Parts: sequence; C-alpha cells; structure tokens
Amino acid sequence: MNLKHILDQQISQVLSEISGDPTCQAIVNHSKSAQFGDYQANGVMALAKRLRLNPKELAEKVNNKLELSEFAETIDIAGPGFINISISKDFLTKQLNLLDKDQLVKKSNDKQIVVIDYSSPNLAKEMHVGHLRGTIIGDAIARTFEWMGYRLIRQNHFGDWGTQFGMLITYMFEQGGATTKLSNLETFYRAAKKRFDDDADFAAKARENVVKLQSGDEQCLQLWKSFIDISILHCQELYKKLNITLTENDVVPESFYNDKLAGIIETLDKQGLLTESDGARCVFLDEFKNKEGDMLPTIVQKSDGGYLYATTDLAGIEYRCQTLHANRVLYVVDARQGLHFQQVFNVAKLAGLADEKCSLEHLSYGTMMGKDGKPFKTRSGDTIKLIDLIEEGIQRAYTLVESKNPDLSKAEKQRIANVVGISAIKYADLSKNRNSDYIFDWDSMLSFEGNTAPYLLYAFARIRSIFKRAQLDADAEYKICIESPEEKVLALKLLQFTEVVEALLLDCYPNQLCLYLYELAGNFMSFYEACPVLKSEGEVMQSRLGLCQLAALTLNQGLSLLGIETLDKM
RNA sequence: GCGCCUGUAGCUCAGCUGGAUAGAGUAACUGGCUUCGAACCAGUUGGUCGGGAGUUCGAAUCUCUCCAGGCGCGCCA
Repeated sequence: MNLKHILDQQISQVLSEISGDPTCQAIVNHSKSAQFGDYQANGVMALAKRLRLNPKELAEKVNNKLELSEFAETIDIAGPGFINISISKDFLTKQLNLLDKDQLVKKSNDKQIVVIDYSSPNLAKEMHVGHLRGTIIGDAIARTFEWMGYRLIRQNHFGDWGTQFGMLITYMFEQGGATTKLSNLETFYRAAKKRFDDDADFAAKARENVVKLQSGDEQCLQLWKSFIDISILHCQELYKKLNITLTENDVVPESFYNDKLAGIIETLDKQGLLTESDGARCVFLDEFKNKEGDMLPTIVQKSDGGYLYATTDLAGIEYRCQTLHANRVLYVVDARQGLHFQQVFNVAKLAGLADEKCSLEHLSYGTMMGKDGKPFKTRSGDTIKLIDLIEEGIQRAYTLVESKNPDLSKAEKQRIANVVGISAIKYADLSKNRNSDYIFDWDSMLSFEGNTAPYLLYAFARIRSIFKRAQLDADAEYKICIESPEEKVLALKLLQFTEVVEALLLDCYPNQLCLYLYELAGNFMSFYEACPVLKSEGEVMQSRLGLCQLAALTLNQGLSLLGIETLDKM
C-alpha cells in the first residue's frame, strides 16, 4: 500500500468538501523531524489563504472531519496550520503482518508498453567511464519497470554507422584483413585515425569506402560486420561484469534504420514540413525561434543527400511508436543532447510519427568532470577505460576483504570482492541526482564506507548472519508486533518501499531509491544496536525476526532494482 | 550573440508539486567490541544555501538582475 498516497487522497477530499473546490491539494509529505510526527499535510495554509480564513481554525475544522483512526495514533495541528500525523503501532503491526512477502509492492495492472533506450556504445571503440552513467541508470530504470509489471522493451541504440567506418575498413584492408588485430579495438581505432589524419591518399580511399559501404559493397559489408560482432562481444562482456541486463537481442543499431530514412523524408515532405536551406533539407519550428526571429533548423538531410542523426532518431521514434506500440519512450542520454531531443520529439509529434498520447522523455544525465571541475580528461587526453575502473574496484575490494576476513577461502574472497567492487561503482553513480554534472574521482567512486553500496550489503549480511547463527528459517512466518521506538521507525520505513518504487516510475530518479535504501539500512542498524534479536524471547523475538526478515527482503529487492547483488557473508 | 544546466559545511552530495530549527557521507574530535559481524553505532564541531532585489503568512526552491563554471546552437553522432 502507498500510505502517503492514501493520506493525501483522504485529506485532499476533506479540503475539497470544505471548500467546494474539487482540486484541493493536501500536499502530504514525510515529516521533516520526529517531533512533527510521521507525515505532515501542508495544503491547509494555502487553502486558508484562498478562502480568507484563519489557517489554524481551518486545520481544526479539517481535523474534525478527518477519519484517520485506522492509521493514526495522533493528529496534531501545529505551527501556522500544519497537520501532523503520527502513524500508530497497531496499524504498522497489522500492515506488516499482511504484507505479501513474494511481492512487497503491489504490481501495476495497466499493461503499458515502455521502451527504454540506454547505453548506446559505439562500434570499434572501447567503452569508457563516460558510458557508465547512462548504462547503469538506464538499467536500474528498466529493471524497475519490468518488476512492476510493465511490458518493457530495451533498445541498445548501437552506433554502428557513420563516415568513420570507411577509415576503419580501409585500415583493415591495409592490414590484410586480420581480424585478430581487432582484439584491441582502441589501438586499432587510433592507428586507423592516425593513418587517416597523416595520409591524404588513405583519407581519400576511406571516403570511397564509405560510399561503397553505403551502396552495399559485399567486401566492405563483410568487414563492417566483423567489426560489429567484435564490438558487441566486447560490450556484452562488460555488461556481464557489471550485471547489466542488456543482451545481444536488445541491440537495435543505427544501421537498422538505414532503409527507413528515405521514407521519413518523404513523410515530412508530404506534410509540407521541409524547407530547403543552403542545399540541406530542414524542418523549422516556431518554438525554436529566438527573439530576433532567427529560426533554428532541424536538419534531416545534408546537401549531398546523406542523412543525419536527427533522421535516424525520427525513424527510431516511428519504429518505437508504430511497430513496438510504445506508450512511453525513455531516452537515457547525456544532457548535452537536450536540444537535439527537444527538436526531434517536436518534429516527430508534428509529423505524426509519434501519436499524441505517446510520451517521449529525455532522461538526461550530467557531464563527467575532472577533479578540477572542468570536463574530464586524463593527462594524455584519453578517457579512463571502463574495464580498468572495474578491475581497480574489484582489486581494492579484494584487499579490504582480505584485511577484514582473512580466513575465507581465496575463491570466496574473490566472489565477495567482485560484488563489493562492482556495487560500489554502480551505487556511487546511482546515488547522485542524474541531472547534475558529476566529478570523476577514483576514491569517491571506489569508497566502501558511509553511504555506499557496501554499507547496504553489510546491513543485509548482518541480518542473514542472525538467521544463520541461530539456525532459523529465513523464509518462515514470523508474527510482527511493534513495540519500541526503533522498531516503529524501521517498520514505517519498510512500509514506505511502495511509495519510493512508484515515484521512481514517474520521474525516473534512481537516487531516490538509493536514499531510501540507505535510510532503511540505517534504521536497521539503529534497531540492531537497540533491540537484541537472539537474546530476546518469545513473541518479542518472533517479532524482531519478522522485522529482520522484511528488512532483508526489502534491501535485497531494492538493491536488485539497482542492479546490485547481495551477499550472505562479506 | 542566443539558449539550456549548475553554484548548498573543508571535500562529495541530498533537499520531492514553496513549508516549521537547511540534512547525509567524508574529514577532525569524543565515547562504545569477553554482549546477534566495529565495512558498525552514539555524539561534538562545521553553512551569509554564489551576490543583490522582488513575489508571500512562509523562499535553497518561484521571478528579475549581476557574478562564476559547464554545455549546446546548419549539413558529426
């Protein structure tokens, strides 16, 4: 159940009854501090002002009409007109005992189709830390929609088409077509780029090969395909290491849209949206006009007839809306492409490529910065390879496991180090608001203390350890009965999992889920210190075991939505 | 030039449709392991929310302006 939502509805309704205006908002939120109860309604003051009433008197009036005895222990009117609600232990006890442990959150029964576009690596380039964010954030969002019962379709918009592939193909010819040289993609790419920059003949040949490739030359196509196979293999390896759910089947590359691009231009043309400007074909939209009246074009076809990024994305929208029948299309892409997506979305709607009801959303994320606050680059001008970050993370975790738990077997330490290292990297990214730029720093990304994934994993491992030590069944039925303050705080937090997951589906900010899990783990730690489980007896012990069980289930599920595995021992 | 984003504690960041005394982690300091795992817990110190003006019962949040940084703006993706 979504307690916040229920309280909001009930209080909003009372406000509406009193005012006669059905749109009244109770604005229920979690209370900021324990002295203000568990939930607070802030909407009374705004309404009082509109009705020119004394807010405190209105709050009293609302309170008299409210029927919240099922939920509330106390309802207080405080300050200028806040309604503070303290949830009763009886209610928490009842709800937690009723909770479906297999579900935890009631699944959505609207069968919306959600398409999510994320990761989007490039052909013949190794993935670097810049790819990390979109991949991790997109995966968390995808997992959440899927778990909540939506029909979710992943699209890995693989960058496999463009002029730079003529360069690679030409270099491949020079090297005698030895595919083994591709094993190090980055080196190969750089070598090809160097030849392209240094040698005019090479560059000319490269341009020729682009044309050949585009006109379907067999030999070029074959070489190109070998690049794709190797690149995808490389990405899948990383996905596996990072526990990312994308598979080969989710790859729908740019080239997939090649034969649809002419049709897109035709559609735009038929609707009279195209304007020729300096030989290029553009769509000019009023909403992208500046104060001086200058029009910002969305270029869809170059003067040489070639198509562009925008054209491919329009084809992508058409495919996702018309063929996949998406209700929502989510693009997890760097914030720098904000304008591009705004343009493409508007053109698509106007041209009817996407129907009115389909929601096109750019879930943008910030740019990676260096420690100096400037855009990130290493001294050599390269980016840090993703694989190096991962290996460093695992290595550091291994060292830590060895110092904490030297008696474990080597294989066990390695397994733990893998989970701890990877989870620390993912959580460091997921726990920040995706919108803001972020600073790349080895130490903060690979930290294992404080608000990090290992903290959550540690809380989980402690719980498992209780059951193991006492040889109790972690899946048995335990009857919960809330008594102490620490139990109540934990109980309420457990009940709020629904609120967080449902909010995630609306705005797609995984850092909200991270925050929730961190607080849940913290509430558990406080409970653990204050309320001994195995030294208690009878019903109290049963109840505390029940709380431990639910805390473990919720932590495990929440982390799983973030793409983070848990450990029984660490 | 136009537009978008960012500016919160020494550092890294939260802060939800405007709400009460702006919160965490980290660093520094204090206390807690013969007691369910100290990768932990309890506590102390630390902030003119970039500056200024405005809107209002109330502003980190909305508006304007200035400053600083980042990004994007016709044939790359």
